[in-house]
Amino acid sequence: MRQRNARHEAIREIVRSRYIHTQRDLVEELATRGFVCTQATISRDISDMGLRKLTEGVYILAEDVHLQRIVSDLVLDVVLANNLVVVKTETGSAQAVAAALDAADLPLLLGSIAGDDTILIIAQDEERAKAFKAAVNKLKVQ
Amino acid sequence: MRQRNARHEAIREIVRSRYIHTQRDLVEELATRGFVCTQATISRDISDMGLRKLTEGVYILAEDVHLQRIVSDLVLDVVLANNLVVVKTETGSAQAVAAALDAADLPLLLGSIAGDDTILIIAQDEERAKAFKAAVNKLKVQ
DNA sequence: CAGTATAACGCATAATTATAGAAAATATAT
DNA sequence: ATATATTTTCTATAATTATGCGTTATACTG
Repeated sequence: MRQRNARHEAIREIVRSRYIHTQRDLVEELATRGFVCTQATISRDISDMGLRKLTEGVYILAEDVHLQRIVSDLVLDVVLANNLVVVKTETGSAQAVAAALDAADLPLLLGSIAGDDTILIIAQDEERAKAFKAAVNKLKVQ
Repeated sequence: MRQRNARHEAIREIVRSRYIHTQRDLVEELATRGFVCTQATISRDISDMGLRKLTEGVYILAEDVHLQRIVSDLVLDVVLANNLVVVKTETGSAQAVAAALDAADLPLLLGSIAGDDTILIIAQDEERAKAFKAAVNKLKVQ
């Protein structure tokens, strides 16, 4: 019964790393990590942790809802140029998106400059720029 | 069976005017308007019309999702001064919110000016300013 | 330590939503 | 009109999620 905290931690890690559509998915994923429990327990965990199921049918951490919505609603495209990432947004939205990205702990970026509909992000190297692009695209559910 | 189009129209009107949490709610609301059908039919209507159920548990028209999310995520407060409406937003988000409000057909505003975290909206008169404030607040689910 | 309170859990089942399949209504073709 | 095809609907049921209740584990008190 002292599983609970560790299980919650595992759930956080799971929903961030893959798309979980149903509570049964989560039961199975947890089982592979040694956390055996029923759907009823997961239902309560989800309630306790404040997990949300997006309109797109995927569970997400409460703290990620804001960033996910901003990105889904306002980001149009993400392109790379070596270690630079260029994010195109809806007109007038670049500042809002940049603020949300900065506030998130995507620990990959050195800094960013936001104009009207474009954000320029400087990453340490090309690899991290790619990782950042992938992270943003993962947020664009729908 | 020629009910379908009229029923869809009624559904649009209902979900815009009140908070519908379940399909059974909608069945009952439709019944009071003379549209008798089962939950199964509503499930298909919702699918056909592209209605979404927000993470907050309320159904919404597909075309309202964007505006609703923008307002829920970025608008902090709405205050009145006679026929003026001042909308406070997250830092850097005023342009994005103003664009979304302009694009929506809330036919109440004469014009708007957006700064960094503030939008000033000029309405024809105090009554319409109040109506506009109410409309924006209704979009702020939760 | 025993006794009691609280928290976590599973089982069974309720509540909500989706769908397969048949029937009825409507449209189209002959 | 009659026959055929398509659309809309309902019934029944599956799939998913939530919850009442009893049980067990853990914490707390004296």
